Amino acid sequence: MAYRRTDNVAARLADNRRAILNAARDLVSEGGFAAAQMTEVARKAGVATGTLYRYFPSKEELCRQVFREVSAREMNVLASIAAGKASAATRLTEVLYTFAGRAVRGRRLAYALLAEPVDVGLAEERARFRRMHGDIFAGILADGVAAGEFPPLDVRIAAACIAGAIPTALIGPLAPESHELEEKGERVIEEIVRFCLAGVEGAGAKTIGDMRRSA
Amino acid sequence: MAYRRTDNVAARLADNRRAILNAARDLVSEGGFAAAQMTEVARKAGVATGTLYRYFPSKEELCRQVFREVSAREMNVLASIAAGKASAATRLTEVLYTFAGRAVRGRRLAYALLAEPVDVGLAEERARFRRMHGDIFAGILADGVAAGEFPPLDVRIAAACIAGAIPTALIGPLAPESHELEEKGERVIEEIVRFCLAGVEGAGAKTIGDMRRSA
DNA sequence: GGAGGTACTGAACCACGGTTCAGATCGAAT
DNA sequence: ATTCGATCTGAACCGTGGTTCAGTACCTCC
Repeated sequence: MAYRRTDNVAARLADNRRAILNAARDLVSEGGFAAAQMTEVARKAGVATGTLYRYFPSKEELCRQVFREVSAREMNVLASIAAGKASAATRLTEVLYTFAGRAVRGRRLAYALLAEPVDVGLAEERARFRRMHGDIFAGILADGVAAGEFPPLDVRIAAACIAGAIPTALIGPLAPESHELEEKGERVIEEIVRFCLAGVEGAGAKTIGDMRRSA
Repeated sequence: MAYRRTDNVAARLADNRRAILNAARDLVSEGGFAAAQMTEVARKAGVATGTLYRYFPSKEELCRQVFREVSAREMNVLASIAAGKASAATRLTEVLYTFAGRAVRGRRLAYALLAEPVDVGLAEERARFRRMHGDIFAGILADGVAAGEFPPLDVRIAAACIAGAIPTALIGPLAPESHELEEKGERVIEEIVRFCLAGVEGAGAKTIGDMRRSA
């Protein structure tokens, strides 16, 4: 009488779900989220349009899921560096190089995650992503301050500055068409990292506010 | 026989154009570009929907125009500081404080210009806006390097870092609902400026790339 | 004042792309 | 083999909001 969900079927369902997510992910990493239209995703996943809605309640939810999976991979890479036991300065340097380097090597995907115009739902997801970057940076900074490696500073704000500086400085070069980075990529990355490290380490002077107030 | 466009009429046309732009601008500074729907703009400007299309070929063009006008005002403020004859360090400090300060005081508008999710057309305009910021920062930095006030650095990249760090660090607080900044605004701004100045001034060490290569 | 052109109106139109759903298909249980 | 629910299909549907355009009012000039 009743109907039991066989392992076989369960597996096929899982496969479908994966196929859909993979199709969406592939489209995104080729043409950004703009290219992830439901019809296209379905075609590429080898299912009918309607089927998508048996696995995801809406396009927004599907895209969010893709965003989370892709960004989680990035975050894990950074998090494992951050969790290492090298000095804070070393870990920070490593994290910055890795962040920037991966963005450059995966231009298209990085553009989709960081800069492509997206609708509010994804913008929310992107904000979360940025916040996670901030958390990682802030963690390292806090270690460094505690260990006396860095001068005292507001780690949350400094972390946010870093999280903003890197993508923006890469964006021109990050744009989907630009091949600029293939040549001077390393050069650019080094300069960006340099700026961020200096921003952290040169926190000594309390003179700025004063300088200004007396201006 | 022929028809001549009287001064009277010309004035009325100009008035209409202004009324439309003003209506759009007001809507944007209240609810972001999302709130600038053609029907609303027309209503607020006191004209019919169709009339909008006698003055602007499309919504995109209208919005771009609004964006340009609003951002031009900001740019002028910064540009006039940058053109001053104080030391580069002073001018940079002034510009950063002004940029961040104005963003904080005009939260909603700043959000629309810098962070609100928008479609590709406006994103393009926003990129231009960022680039102009970069140009201003870069100009000051170049002066400073030439004068020996700052260590040698790639001014374009450093400028891009600054242009990215400020908005991102303000964004959480900049979000339309957040009132966080009303209290700690000054505090946050000082820390951001500090970070950027340090990033510029602490450019001495050529050690970073080396440190990494030997890691 | 009327001829000939310009400007304005706003309801109807339309494109786009996400979403639905009645019917076909498939798998499990008997 | 048959039943029955779960799953899949894809063409049709629909909401949104920008855009159009036939009709009207308005100017200018003679």
